Amino acid sequence: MCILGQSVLLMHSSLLAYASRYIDLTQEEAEYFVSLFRHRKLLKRQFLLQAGDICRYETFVVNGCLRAYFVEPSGSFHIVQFAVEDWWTSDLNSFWNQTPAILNIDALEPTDVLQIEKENLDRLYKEIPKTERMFRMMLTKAFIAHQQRIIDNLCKPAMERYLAFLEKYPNISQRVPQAQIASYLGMTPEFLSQIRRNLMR
Amino acid sequence: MCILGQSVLLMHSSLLAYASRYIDLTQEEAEYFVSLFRHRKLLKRQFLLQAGDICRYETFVVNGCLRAYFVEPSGSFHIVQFAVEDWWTSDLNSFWNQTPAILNIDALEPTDVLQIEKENLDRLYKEIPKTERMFRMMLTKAFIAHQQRIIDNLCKPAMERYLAFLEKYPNISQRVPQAQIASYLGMTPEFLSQIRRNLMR
DNA sequence: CTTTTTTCTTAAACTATCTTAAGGTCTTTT
DNA sequence: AAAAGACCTTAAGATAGTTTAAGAAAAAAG
Repeated sequence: MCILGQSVLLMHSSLLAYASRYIDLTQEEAEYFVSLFRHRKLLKRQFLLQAGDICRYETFVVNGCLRAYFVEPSGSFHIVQFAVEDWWTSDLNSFWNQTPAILNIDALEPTDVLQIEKENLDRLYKEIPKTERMFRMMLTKAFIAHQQRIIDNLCKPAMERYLAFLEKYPNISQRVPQAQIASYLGMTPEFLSQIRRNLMR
Repeated sequence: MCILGQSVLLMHSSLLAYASRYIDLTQEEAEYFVSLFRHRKLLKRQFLLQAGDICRYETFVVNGCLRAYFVEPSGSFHIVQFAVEDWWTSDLNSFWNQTPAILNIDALEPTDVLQIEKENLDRLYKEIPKTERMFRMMLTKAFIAHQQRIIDNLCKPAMERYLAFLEKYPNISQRVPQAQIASYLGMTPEFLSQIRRNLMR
């Protein structure tokens, strides 16, 4: 039925497996839930969102790896988030207010995602109120993680931030080039390289 | 009826005014809503939460000013959030999982707050589902603000972070000692002082 | 298998920020 | 009014992190 990559059915089941961590859905609810998402396949380096555009979707990553990053006027850029399997990503501000995005999101690997539009998300909240609970819970977790990151950036020196990253995202640190990790951690790739050398002794 | 400070009735009305930005409540719902909160008065320097304790409440600030901060083993500390009128604060991770808090929260000025326990908040979501929408929206906004702060910390030098802070929180910057602001911005008070001198020219 | 491109490392000079230590101002307490 | 405590400023020396530039290694493309 489907030779290259996963079938859409399999994608839906990973989204439902994810949802089941937070809420219980009946067969019927589950079908409605996934029906509101559309599947999209991204090649390496393909954009999911470009700064200036309006972010129309909340995106669930089925497999692969995305990065969300911010480009400064000077041209230098900073990675705000990596998103691998079972993560959500978007420019939440842009999605929420339907205003131009400040983040770019593109694929570091070939990636499958499921996307839901704002109108459909609002519809979903209305039809199946407990889904709103799920999103509130997800957001709570994301908020806590962001807060921890702020604390780490404030008080940990570069080496400790790197070690914390390795521990927290072992899955990501092996798939993503070091320069990207350096950008996420707020340091230059050269300095990260030095840190790694020092760690080897 | 109440000579010193505001009456509890007035406090409730500022909470309801806040809620009305997000959702419409009937008279009856509004009464139930505020009935789940308890009022608390804090003296300057009094603790609302100490690291190690479990954060039992989500806290709404009616007036005054709180700070949430993280203390490192070395003894140095970092301010994670200021909370003035109409802000919410807590150690969300501790509140959510009912695990020991890592944040301290205390008052920089005499402060009035309204607090809701986790069980009551869950009850509230159940009784008046649209309140869950309100908290989801609040959380979304807070998440966006945190993300912006991460971006700023990653890419802006100290002076620009200070200027951005002044612009974003004019209300806070005039009430709070500079050393506290320096801590929030992730720099030493001495360095902030230098920045301010340079700005005067 | 060779070439090209991307990624990683090294090192020296440079810059932003921190540390320490001292003195000054303002506010609160006695 | 004097003393004490909190807060702010200044400046010199120390450190963490950046910049630049070059070469090595690895991965992708032909």
